[in-house]
Amino acid sequence: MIERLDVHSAGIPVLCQACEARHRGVCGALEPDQLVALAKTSSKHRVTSGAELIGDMEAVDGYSNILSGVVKLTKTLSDGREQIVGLQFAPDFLGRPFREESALTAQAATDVSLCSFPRATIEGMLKRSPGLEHRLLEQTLRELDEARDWMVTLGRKTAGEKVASFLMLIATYIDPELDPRSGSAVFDLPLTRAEIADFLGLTIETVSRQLTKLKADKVIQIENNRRVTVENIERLRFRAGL
Amino acid sequence: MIERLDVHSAGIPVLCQACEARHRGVCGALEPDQLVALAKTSSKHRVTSGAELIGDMEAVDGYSNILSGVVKLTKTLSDGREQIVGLQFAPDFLGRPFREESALTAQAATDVSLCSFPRATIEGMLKRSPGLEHRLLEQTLRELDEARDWMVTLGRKTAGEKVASFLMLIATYIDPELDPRSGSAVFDLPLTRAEIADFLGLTIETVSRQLTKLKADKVIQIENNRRVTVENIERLRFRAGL
DNA sequence: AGGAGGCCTTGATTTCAATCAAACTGCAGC
DNA sequence: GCTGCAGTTTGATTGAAATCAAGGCCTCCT
Repeated sequence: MIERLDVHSAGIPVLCQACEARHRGVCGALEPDQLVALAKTSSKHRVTSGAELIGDMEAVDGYSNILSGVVKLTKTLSDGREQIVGLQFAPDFLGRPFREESALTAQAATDVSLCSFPRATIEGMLKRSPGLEHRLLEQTLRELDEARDWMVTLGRKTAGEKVASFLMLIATYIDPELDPRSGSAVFDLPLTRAEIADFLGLTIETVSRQLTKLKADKVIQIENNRRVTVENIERLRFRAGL
Repeated sequence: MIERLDVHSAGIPVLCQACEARHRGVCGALEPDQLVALAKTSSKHRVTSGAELIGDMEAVDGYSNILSGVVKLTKTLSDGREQIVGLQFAPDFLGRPFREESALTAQAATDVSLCSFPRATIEGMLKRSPGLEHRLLEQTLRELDEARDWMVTLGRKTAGEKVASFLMLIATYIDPELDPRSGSAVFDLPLTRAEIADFLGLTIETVSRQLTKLKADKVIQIENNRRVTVENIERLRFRAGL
């Protein structure tokens, strides 16, 4: 594809030109001059799987856009029990505005690339640019909807339904066009069994057994522990408790 | 109490003068002239416990502020399993902006009084008044934090910890000043055992047994099935899994 | 006050997932 | 190619909460 200098890219920082966050992410709400100001203080970087992005160590300061990869948000009870309370994908915005200490930890579940901004820059722009706040509200409402769906899964579904629901979630994230009532899907699991267990409120062993059962029932195939093939997504949807 | 006409109430609709939503709720973001415009199309009403506010029946159209009482947000699986995914109290804003069908049902858990607005009025004001959208973002972020805390409870706590956590939630709602590390509390449960069960992902019987155990262990007292007395909140907090 | 019905509690039994315990697989490094 | 380890699977057993089943207690209504 050839880069064109037309009205859409005029005055837009090079850093942002090919950035997905400018289209579907929060940066799409900014005017070119704001984008220039933001780009001055922002920096792209990559972190490897397992890195802690928000939490006690504060590896990444301020806020970020996720450019690629998967970030897991976890909460830990004092005795070590852990629950994943959210998964974020590109081009989600990462960080909790208007609050000092985040009560959760954000960790890279896969290798992740980020575009990070200082706290003050974003907070200043939020005050001046209502469009930015609107995008943030849209993302937050979406996350709330997702969290509530997850509460149903955690509170009321069986282990088998939970695992099937998780696979549905990943499948529809990988291919948002996917019709959950027909068709097929192939994807790599972005989480280990232990992480899936922490996401679903189960143990590793139970996750493994339920995956084995889905395999035995020919609902899915698994290669190399990671690559999942769903022949008929409707059957998987059924196993997820509709 | 005597109504005074001072600088704070000048030009403010009578309907809104004593309204809590004007202080802590979303209406606090509006200028007097906007309040007047909003008051023209808004209406106060009371609904009794059990009434459906949002859902298939759409008893209340558009958006509302909760003036008093408790509203429960529930999701139902196709086979009837139910999960409460949120509780809302005064002066919360009720309704999901920017989306046609709400994937959930809102029901009055107690008798509730509301101030309702037509959909178009609020959506118009959201476009024109960034302050309003900011308040809504603040509420949504708070709800998201609460939902994530709840996910930990649903996914990783035992039945006993869940019930204790629920009591802590109600106690700290009733008295926001309450220090969760000391002191005592008395309150009426706003939910039946069946509703508590749907909130915690448990059965009625398990909720009852855990309450009985907390009583037997002298952590709480219960009168008339509804009134709960917590002598030492720290002991309850401990039972909630910290 | 009496009765009816909806909530709530308590007890007995079953079941699903957790726990305990090995063994297996695939991959990274030597 | 071997080695070692982290991650995964599989099997046996236990245990916490669900289910099944009565029975008791408020509250409201007449």
